[in-house]
Amino acid sequence: MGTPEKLYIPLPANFNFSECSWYLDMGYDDCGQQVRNDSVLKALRLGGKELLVEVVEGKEYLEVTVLQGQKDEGTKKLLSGYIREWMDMDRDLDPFYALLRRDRRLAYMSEEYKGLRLMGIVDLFEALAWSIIGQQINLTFAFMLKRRLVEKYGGSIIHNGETFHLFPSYEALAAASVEDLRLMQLSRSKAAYLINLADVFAKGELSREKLMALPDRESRLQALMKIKGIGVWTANYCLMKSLRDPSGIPHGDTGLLTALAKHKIIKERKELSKIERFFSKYRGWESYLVFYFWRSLSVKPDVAPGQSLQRTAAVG
DNA sequence: CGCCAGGAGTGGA
DNA sequence: TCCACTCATGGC
Repeated sequence: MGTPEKLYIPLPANFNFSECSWYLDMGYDDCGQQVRNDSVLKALRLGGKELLVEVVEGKEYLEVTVLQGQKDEGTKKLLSGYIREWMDMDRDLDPFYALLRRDRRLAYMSEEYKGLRLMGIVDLFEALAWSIIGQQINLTFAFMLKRRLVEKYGGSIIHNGETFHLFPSYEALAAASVEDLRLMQLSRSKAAYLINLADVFAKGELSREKLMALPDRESRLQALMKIKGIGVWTANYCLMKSLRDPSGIPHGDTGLLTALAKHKIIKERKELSKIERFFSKYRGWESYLVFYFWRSLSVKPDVAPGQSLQRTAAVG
């Protein structure tokens, strides 16, 4: 009926919505959210209820509109928390930028990527499942696999004739068989990893709360790596993206290694001690630095008036 | 055709 | 502890 009520989240210093949107739409076919010119649409699950929200950048606030789903005060409060966590809005980036400026090779990042926040994956099961899907394959293929999985096992919300998907619940995936997932071109081992992971969640053996209750990062990593299919890379990736451990480094990440080489921090991809020494200068900001390194690998199309459009990959 | 992608498990030395 | 091998398939 009337105009939908909005939720207003104050913009912190060093928050750049279009930089953040870069990560949400890197040019791949990501069914996790829909990025438009000035807004991002996402279907999500909050306290067991499904919502479709639209996020727009205002002058002083991030404006969040519930397009579908409950709009009561309780939901809105949860939603505000969700958005702030998703976009990491409660962090002061000044100390990070001060560290970046100390290194001639990285100082440019504090200007060029100013306001870029570490876009997270709020749901731990989704973060783990997605990172298993993405192991050792190119992102185009990874997003395609995710879409197939989401379209078959995930929920969906239809709005104005468009379908918005939700990542499958662990209950739904726990009920799948390896053969089912093989049909989607997941490898046999990944299919088994995913189903087992879903089962572990369904049995209540693993949850965000249980992990956070552990005393430190090392014990959380060990708990994650006991699960088949979760190695050093995946465990740290999820610490970084879902648990928001500021020191999670997805060791072995091919993009990270490429970026380290490009910035002449390493010459070869296996100089582990050199990498360790380098990151030791960024205690407490390791995961942000990784994220900014990933950012450095893609050249965002420059839409400034009068300038030609540049894309990351050559076309044709 | 060969090599690399946001790796991880397994088995042998 | 440290390789070499295997898995899946798209992109280049």
